[in-house]
Amino acid sequence: MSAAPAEPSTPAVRTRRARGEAGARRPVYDAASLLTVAVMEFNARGYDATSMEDLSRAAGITKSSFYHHVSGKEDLLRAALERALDGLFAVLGERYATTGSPLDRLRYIVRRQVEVLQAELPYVTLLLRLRGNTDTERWAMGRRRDFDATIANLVREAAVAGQVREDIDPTVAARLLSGTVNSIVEWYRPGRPGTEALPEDVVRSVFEGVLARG
Amino acid sequence: MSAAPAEPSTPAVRTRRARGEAGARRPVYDAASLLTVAVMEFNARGYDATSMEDLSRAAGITKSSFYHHVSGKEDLLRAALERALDGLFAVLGERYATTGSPLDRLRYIVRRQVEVLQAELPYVTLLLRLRGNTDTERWAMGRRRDFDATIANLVREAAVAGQVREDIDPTVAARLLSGTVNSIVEWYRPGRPGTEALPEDVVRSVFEGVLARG
DNA sequence: GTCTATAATCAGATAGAC
DNA sequence: GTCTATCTGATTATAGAC
Repeated sequence: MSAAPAEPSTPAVRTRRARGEAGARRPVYDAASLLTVAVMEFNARGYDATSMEDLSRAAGITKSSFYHHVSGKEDLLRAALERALDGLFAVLGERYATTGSPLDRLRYIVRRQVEVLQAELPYVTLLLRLRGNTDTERWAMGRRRDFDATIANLVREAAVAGQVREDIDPTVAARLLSGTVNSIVEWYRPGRPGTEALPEDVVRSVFEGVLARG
Repeated sequence: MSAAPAEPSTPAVRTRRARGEAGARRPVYDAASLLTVAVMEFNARGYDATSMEDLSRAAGITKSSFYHHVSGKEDLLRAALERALDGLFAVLGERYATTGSPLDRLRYIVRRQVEVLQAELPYVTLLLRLRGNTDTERWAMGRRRDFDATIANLVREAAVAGQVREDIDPTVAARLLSGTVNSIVEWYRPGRPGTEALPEDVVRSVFEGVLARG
C-alpha cells in the first residue's frame, strides 16, 4: 500500500488539530480544559457578552463540536463558580480560621482569602462580577453573601471585644475590608512586579493603613 | 355631541400613560430622564444583558417610541460614562487637589472621590463595571486609567517624600487604594445606616487601617 | 468527535400610519 | 410622540452526515 493521503471515508481521518501535529498548539478536548478556556473568555468579554461561538473558536473547534463536550453556557458558569466558592469556603474551615481571637482569625482569613484569590484568579474573578440574571448566578451570589456575612460577624466580634477600632460601623468596616480584598482581581496577574508578598501587604494595609506613615 | 369614547382617528387620543391620569406614575419622556432610567437598568442587569426592549418597558413606552428620543444603546452608555468621568476629573482640578503636600492632596482627593461616587452613584457604578467590548467602553476605560494613574503618581510622590509607608510597592498601594474606594459602589446606597460619615471613614481606613486597634 | 446545515428565538434598529 | 409591523443579523441549541 502506498502512503496515500487519508481518504474522507476513513474513520481514522482526523483534523490536523486532532492529530496534535508537531508545531500545532495542542487542542483542548476534555471538559476541564474547555472550562479553563471558557472562564478566560467570560472574564475577557463578560459572561453575557460571550457567545458559544466565541467559546468554541477559542477552543479551536466548531460550535457543534463544543456542544458535544459541554451541556450549555450556564453549566460552564456553574462549574466555574463552584470552584471559586469551594476555594473560598475551604478557608473558613481551616484551623486558624476557627480558633483564636476574632482579631487573629481575621488576620488569618484575610491572608488566606488573598491567596485563594491568587490561586483561583479566573474563577473568583467570574464570581465577583455576577449580576444575577440567571438562577445559577443568584445561587452563587447567595453563597458569596454567606461568605461575606461570616467575615462581617467576625469584624463585629472583634469590635465588641475592643480588638479593632470602634469609630467606624463594623458593617461598613467589613464591607470596606471585603471590597479591598476583592478588588485585587481587577489588576493582579501572576508574576506582576511588586506583588511578591501581596497577601501580607494586604494584611498590613488593612490593619495599619495602606497609606500609613512610614 | 355626546361624550363618546375617543375615536382612533382623533389626534388628541393618547394612551393612559401619556395623559398622566391620576394615580398613574408620571412617565418620563425627555432624554435626561430616559438616561436615568437606562442607567438604572444597565446597573441592574449589566449593560450587555440589557435590551432596548428592557429600557423602553422600564420607561413605560414601546421600543419604537424609545428610539424617537435616543439614538441608540451605545449613545446612552456614552452619555452616562461622560457624566461619571466629568465628576471624577473635576476633583483632580479642585484647589486642595493641586496644592499642598502629596499626602494632603491624597487625603483630599480620596474624600472627594468618595463624595462624587455617592453623588453620581449609578453613573460611576456603570463606569467601574465596563468590560471594553465597544469603542465607547474602551474610551471610558482609558480615561479611567488616566485618573487612576494620576492618583498612583501622587502615592509614589508621597512615598518618595517619606510621607507614606515604603514597605509596600507604591503601585500596589495605589491599586489597593483605588480598589477600596471603588468597591463602595457595590454596596453603598443613600441613607444606609452607618454610612453618614462614609468619606471620612474611608480616609481614616486608608491612612490608619480599617481594622486598626481602637 | 467533528463537521455543515438549520431551527427557533431574540437583539438593535427602522418605516410609516396615526 | 406613540404605535404596529418589519428588517437584519446574532444567539443558543439541535439534527444528522461522516
